Amino acid sequence: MSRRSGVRAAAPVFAALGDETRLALVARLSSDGPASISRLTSGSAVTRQAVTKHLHVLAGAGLVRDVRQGRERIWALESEHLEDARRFLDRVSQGWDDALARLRKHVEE
Amino acid sequence: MSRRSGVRAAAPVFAALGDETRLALVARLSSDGPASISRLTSGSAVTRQAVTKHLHVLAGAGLVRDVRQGRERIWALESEHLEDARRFLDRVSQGWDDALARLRKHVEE
DNA sequence: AGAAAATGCAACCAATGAGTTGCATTTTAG
DNA sequence: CTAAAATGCAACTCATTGGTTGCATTTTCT
Repeated sequence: MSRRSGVRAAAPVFAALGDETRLALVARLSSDGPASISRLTSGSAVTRQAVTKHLHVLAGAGLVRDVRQGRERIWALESEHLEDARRFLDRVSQGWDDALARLRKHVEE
Repeated sequence: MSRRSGVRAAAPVFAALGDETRLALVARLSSDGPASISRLTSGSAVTRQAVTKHLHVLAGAGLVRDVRQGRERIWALESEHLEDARRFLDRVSQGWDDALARLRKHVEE
């Protein structure tokens, strides 16, 4: 397994987070906890259907989960894949620091 | 300033990272250090022009920087905005943990 | 000077994405 | 039972995006 493993896997997660509306939904779910579609729609600038679509995109990336509850559907954050994204960013930051260190050492010689 | 500040700002960064090709470019720049366009193209499945476009997208999100050097243009990672993304993920993870704790406490009562 | 290397610029294309509106279906509250 | 609430489904529009090809420009090397 190459050191670049996981790069491909992280892309969909970032793509899902790369939209203001979705990012706002994630932020809201994380701070306020699970909520229904209509609840999430009130407070979002867009339509209920737009919110629904965004939630499905987030679900596709494994970032949220939904449970049917009576006539409403409750959506909640799923933190697993968020960790994947964090790990990627950590690796990149670390790799970059190392690269700078190598560069510095190379210049000093 | 609201606790949700920065949400809007982080979206473009995530969007820039939300593509396999770009993610691979970022990973490569972080592990191997600065490189020219043609160097980055060799190893990427796509065309030089595609790579160029992706680099400009990354630059638009403040993730890379470019310097002209003779007849080639050298691209390098810019770590500042990566930190913004990390902070967002940290905040969301933390918020979610808190939400779960509140939920647990609420159930126990 | 002249060829090869590394980029830049522009037009074009197919696919995807974000958002909407309209109508049907399922639950719940009186 | 019936109206209102919450959601599901589908079609449609418009803009963006990832990618390509073709040709012009700038630098380097011999």
